[in-house]
Amino acid sequence: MPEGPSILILREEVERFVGQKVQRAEGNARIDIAVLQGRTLTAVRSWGKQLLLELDGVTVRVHLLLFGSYAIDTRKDRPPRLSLGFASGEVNFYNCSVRLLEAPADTLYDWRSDTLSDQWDPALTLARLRDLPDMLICDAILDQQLFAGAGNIFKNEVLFRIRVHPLNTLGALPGEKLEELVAEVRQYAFDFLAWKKAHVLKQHWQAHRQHTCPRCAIPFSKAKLGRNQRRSYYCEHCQLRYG
DNA sequence: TGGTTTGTTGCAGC
DNA sequence: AGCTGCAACAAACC
Repeated sequence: MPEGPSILILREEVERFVGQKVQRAEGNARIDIAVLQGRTLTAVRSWGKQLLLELDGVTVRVHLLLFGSYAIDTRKDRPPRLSLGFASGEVNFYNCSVRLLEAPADTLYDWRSDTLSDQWDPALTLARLRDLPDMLICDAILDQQLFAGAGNIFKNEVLFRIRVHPLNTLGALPGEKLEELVAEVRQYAFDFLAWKKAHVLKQHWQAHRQHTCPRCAIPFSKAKLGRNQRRSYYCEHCQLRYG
């Protein structure tokens, strides 16, 4: 499920419960779930891959990680991590990380680095990238402090779009390539969102999980690269190395 | 069929 | 003390 645009879709679906009271709260999350009972859902926000449910001053953070899922007005055949029942329906979360924020969300999250936020700040992101010359570009795209909401699909698709090899360091890239990177992550976030809503995301993958380069038709390279050894799909011919 | 994976945390070991 | 690397989580998909 869980790159940023998928979480934005989830947020839009849960927003229909805003203004309603939690009539029933249960689940196996390791938080004090009883605290949520009777509170009104005042806002649903998101930062990157995190969903934030604001309930009368208490904020629940839901992160679907790699395997998490949810169901609205239906249930899955397993116990929910968190289930919230409202007058008009219910939302159920499974196999996810659930925590209560220790401080107001505005003090914990920098909305300027959320790739889907109205407050997205490309100039700030560019400045941050310039301060990290030794970081691999394949790691930079996955870094949530830089590009909140970007994930492995973003990484593969954006690097293919801007024709940059994943093993370049940020410092090796020409200035205009860094600018292109920032612009294309933002652009792909909205492409992803639109395609996901239309249920056509996968058919638009040009690199991720692909076997052949659509530009030059040679086989893609497939390797686990970078700090987290995440899978990369890339074209050794079309995606350039600098420096 | 079974290996892989849209991700992150926490902790052991150094 | 601060780092690194790996287990854990746990299920749909190809």
